[in-house]
Formats: sequence, structure tokens, C-alpha cells
Amino acid sequence: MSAINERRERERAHRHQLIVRAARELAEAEGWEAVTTRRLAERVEYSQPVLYSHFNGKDAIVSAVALDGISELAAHLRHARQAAPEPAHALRAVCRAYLEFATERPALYQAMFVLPTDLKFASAETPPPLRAAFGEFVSCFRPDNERRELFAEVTWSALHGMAVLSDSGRIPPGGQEERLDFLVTQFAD
Amino acid sequence: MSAINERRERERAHRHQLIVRAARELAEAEGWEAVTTRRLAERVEYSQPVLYSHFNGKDAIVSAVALDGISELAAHLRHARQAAPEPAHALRAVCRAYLEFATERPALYQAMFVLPTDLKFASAETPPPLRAAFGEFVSCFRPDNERRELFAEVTWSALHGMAVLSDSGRIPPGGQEERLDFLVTQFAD
DNA sequence: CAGGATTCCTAGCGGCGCTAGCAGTGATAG
DNA sequence: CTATCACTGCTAGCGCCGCTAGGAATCCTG
Repeated sequence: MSAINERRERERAHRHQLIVRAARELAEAEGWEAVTTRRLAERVEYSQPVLYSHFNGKDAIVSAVALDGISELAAHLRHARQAAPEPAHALRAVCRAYLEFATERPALYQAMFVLPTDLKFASAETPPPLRAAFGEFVSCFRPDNERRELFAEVTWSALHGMAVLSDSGRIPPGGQEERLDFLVTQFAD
Repeated sequence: MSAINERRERERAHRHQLIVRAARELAEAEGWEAVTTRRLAERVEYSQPVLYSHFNGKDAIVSAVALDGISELAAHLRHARQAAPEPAHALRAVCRAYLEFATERPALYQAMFVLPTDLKFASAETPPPLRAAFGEFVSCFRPDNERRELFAEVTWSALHGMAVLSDSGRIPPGGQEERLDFLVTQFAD
């Protein structure tokens, strides 16, 4: 009885991931407005109601994609920070990595930081990957800086604004590098 | 013949504004997801197809609301800048006014800077009010500063990030004043 | 092998943005 | 004054959406 249930659970977990992956691929290929429960069900070769046995609704699927993306972002930022030649350049490296991530995976980025989400930000039940990603920004400022969390919040806000305004064509996508340079110059502590 | 047509056009223009106002009120009262063409038609006491004789589609209605909002924002920013005691404080005053606007009219702000829009940003056919609003940020930096447009873009991006992340609960809504203070301190030229 | 639990499908609900097609109204020409 | 005609704005409906009820089929258990 146990072995059978274990197999079932494995299969369920596998299908769970299949759905998340399909949603992400569809969004990255055609944008989130093309991700409907019908198309998603067709893509994973199950009927629509199966989706609802795994997720509370469409928003929960988006949130699952977002959480995956946040883990990847955290890893990307950590790598950039650690690869920086000296701590003084860490901020620039992390900021550039962030914008790079947003530019290269716009749909994934939207799931993480633009679309409505179930994820808890800045609270007790904030998922660890999200904490980790934010922590990378914090780590770019001196440990003795009492306001480094505040600095990190504003840095993140500025980068988010640049990413999202550029993606929606509200600022010219060309000048990101200059904007990044200005931001880092002004914010370095 | 001319007088009659003029009356008709006046009536059309009046109804046009009626639709825009109704859309804005509905959005501000219940959020944009509650603004459907059916509910909007009911509210202006006309049938659905009438909306389409005034606008190309729902997005065009949102854009019309956005344009109104941008005019109001431009006026709000200009007033804040001119009321600043000295030029050195203009940046702080304008930034605070911007965040104030975003906080107090979140739905209107979304129409302007978050939802998909037909409005042309940063191009030859950018509407004058939008230029004016952006110009208020530019005016906060010294005229001899060759990169003041760039400064303005990054300032705007940072404020937008703060506004939008705070509104969606992704950063604590409490710390806006401290974040504003940090931003202005770092960006003043 | 019978009984029961579980899995997953078909079908459908109410609502969405949008449009075809037709009444009814009102201006115009003889 | 009336017949015509253009136009305004309606009803009805299309194809889609997120989501769910209910039953058929399958699989494990005793």
C-alpha cells in the first residue's frame, strides 16, 4: 500500500512540474495573455479540471512559475556578486545581472514582479528564495551600514522601474546601460 | 445642416467624456478588473456597441483615462515644483508629489503606467501632457547638466518602482518616506 | 472476484470583448 | 406634406475565458 501511494505521489509531483513548465514555456513563447487553462491543459495532454486538482486556480500556477523564477534570479545574482573582482564592484555587477535577467526572460519576470501573485513578500512567510534574492542586494552594501536594507529596497525599486518601463516601451530600451551606470554611481556607499 | 451637425458633435463629445469619466470612477471604486464593457455600458445608460462607436476597444478607453490622469499628474508636479522654497528642494518636492499621486489614485496610476496602453511614450508623437510631466523631473536638475534627461529617467524609474512594488505589497508600504529621502539625497546634483 | 475509493473526463455555467444585422428616428428633397 | 433615405443605437449572438458538477472508468483492497 505504501509503495503504491509513493509511486502515485511521485507521478503527481511529476505532473505538477509538467504543468508549471508548460505554463512557463507558453508564457515565454507567446506572453501570459496566451496562457489559458484550456491551452495549458491541451499542452500537458490532460483535461482542464486536472489543473485544478494541482492548483487552486490560474493565479496559483503563475505563482508557481514565479517562485521558480525567483530561485533562478537569486542564483544569478549570487553568481554575479561572487564573480565581481572586488566588493566595490559588487553592486554594479548585481544590478547589471538583474536587468539582464529581466530583459532576457520578460514573461518570467512579469510572473515574479508584475502579475498578481499569492506569494508573500516582505513578511514572516516570505519564501526562502525570495529572501535570498533580496539578500543579494543587501550584501552589496557595507555590513556596518545600518540602513542597508533600505538601500536595497530603493535599489531594487529603481531597477524594477527601469525594467518594467523599458519592457512596456515607456522609456527607450536603448539607454539601460547609461541608466545603470548613473544609478550605481549615485547609490554606492 | 451645419447647426444640426454641430449639436450632434457636441452631444457625441459629451457622451465621449461621460464614458471616460464612468470608466475612471468604476476603476477607482472597484479596480480595473471590474471595468467590463457591459458594466460600463450599463453605467452610462447606453448599450455596449455604443462604446465601440467612440473607441476602438477597451484598451482605447483605458488609454483615454490614462491621458486625463497624465495631465493631472503634470499639473500636480508643476505645482509642487513651483511651491518649493528654493530650487535645491524642487527634486524632493516633485518626487514626493509623484508618490502622493500614485498612492492616492492607484487605479488611475495603473492606467497611466502599468496597463497596456496605446499612448506613445518617448517618441515623436508623445502627447504634450506626457512630455510636460516628464519635463517636471528634468527641470529639477541643473540646466547646465548635460545628462539631466538621463537623471530624470532614472528618477522616474525609481519612483515608479517604489510606487508599484508598494501598491502590490511587494515592499512594505510604510517606509516610502525613508526611501524617498534616500533617493533624493543620492540623486541631487 | 466483488466492493469501494480514486482518477479524470465530458459537459456546462456565467461572464468576457466584440460585432452583425435590423428597427426606429429624424433630416432631406420633391 | 409626404416619401425617401441615412444614421443612430438596439437586440442577439459568436467564440473565448476561468472554473465546477457529476458520472464513467480505472485501480487497489479484502
